Amino acid sequence: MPFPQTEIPGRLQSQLSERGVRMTAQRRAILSVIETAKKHLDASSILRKAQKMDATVDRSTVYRTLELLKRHGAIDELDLMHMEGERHFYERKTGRDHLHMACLRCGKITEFESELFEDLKKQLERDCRFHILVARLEVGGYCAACRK
Amino acid sequence: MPFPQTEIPGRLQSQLSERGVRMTAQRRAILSVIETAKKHLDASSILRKAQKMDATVDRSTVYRTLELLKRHGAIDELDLMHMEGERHFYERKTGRDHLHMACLRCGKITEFESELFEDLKKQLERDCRFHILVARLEVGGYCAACRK
DNA sequence: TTAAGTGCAAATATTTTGCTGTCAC
DNA sequence: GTGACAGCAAAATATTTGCACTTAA
Repeated sequence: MPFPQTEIPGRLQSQLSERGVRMTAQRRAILSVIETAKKHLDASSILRKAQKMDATVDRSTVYRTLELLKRHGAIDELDLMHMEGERHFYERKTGRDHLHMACLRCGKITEFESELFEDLKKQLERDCRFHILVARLEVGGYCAACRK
Repeated sequence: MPFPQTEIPGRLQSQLSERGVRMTAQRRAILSVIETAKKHLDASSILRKAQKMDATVDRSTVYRTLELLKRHGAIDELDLMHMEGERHFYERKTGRDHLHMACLRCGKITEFESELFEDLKKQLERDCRFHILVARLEVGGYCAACRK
């Protein structure tokens, strides 16, 4: 394994700086929140956490920064089956795509990497001649603990 | 092949009636719009079309009916990669799941059925012991015509 | 220096809800 | 007859935008 699974702190920030993205105190706070997140966060949670590091961070800056990160392919946007409201959730894009399973009973989100998912994407690229930039697979149902 | 691919008009309505769902003029209009849709429709489009059949249909009735249909597993809700705004799109649930490819350049939505997709779902049921109720795979990128 | 980024406030978009009257069964 | 459903209006939620001020490079 050439790289550790754990994220090097500040990695996201330097990755963007190298891309010529201007760095501000507000962006640093937002990036740090996303990088150190233990679970999927929505815009409001990101705002709340970012404001603890820099009280001046505004909601619109969060949205504008999320947009920027999506454009640069640095984060993925999820819906998590719209289990509660219509908000979106965000996560740092890592090397390999994974799918999300959302338990409609207990609300638990489970991530899963699968070679079949990779094969399926390859099939689309090949058979449909579709150039994939983002792939989002979300599944809703009952997790192992909640099913009868 | 025991069933034709084309939908029998009113099928959705009788399917729900059999389930004991009360039928109203407004629901009939909404169901008919969904059943005869040529492309993916959002709540506002469904409202507009339904009102042409029954002018009394209200926006909230559309939302309440969509909720009902989702609960009964009669429709699927899609985001289509949020290409324009945050609205949701709806489609009649057919026998087999399919994935959606959204071209980020021309906006075209392509549907695709894949045995690999079915295999992947089976893998989740088996390896993760997750009971799947809905599976949504959406891909964003460039379609065959738009890629270089 | 200056183009890009920010906060603020207001606008927009989408969906949900409370209430009262109506209708399907 | 009665419980489920409807319209209406208002609220709730989520996101975007215009503008004048600020700041990174």
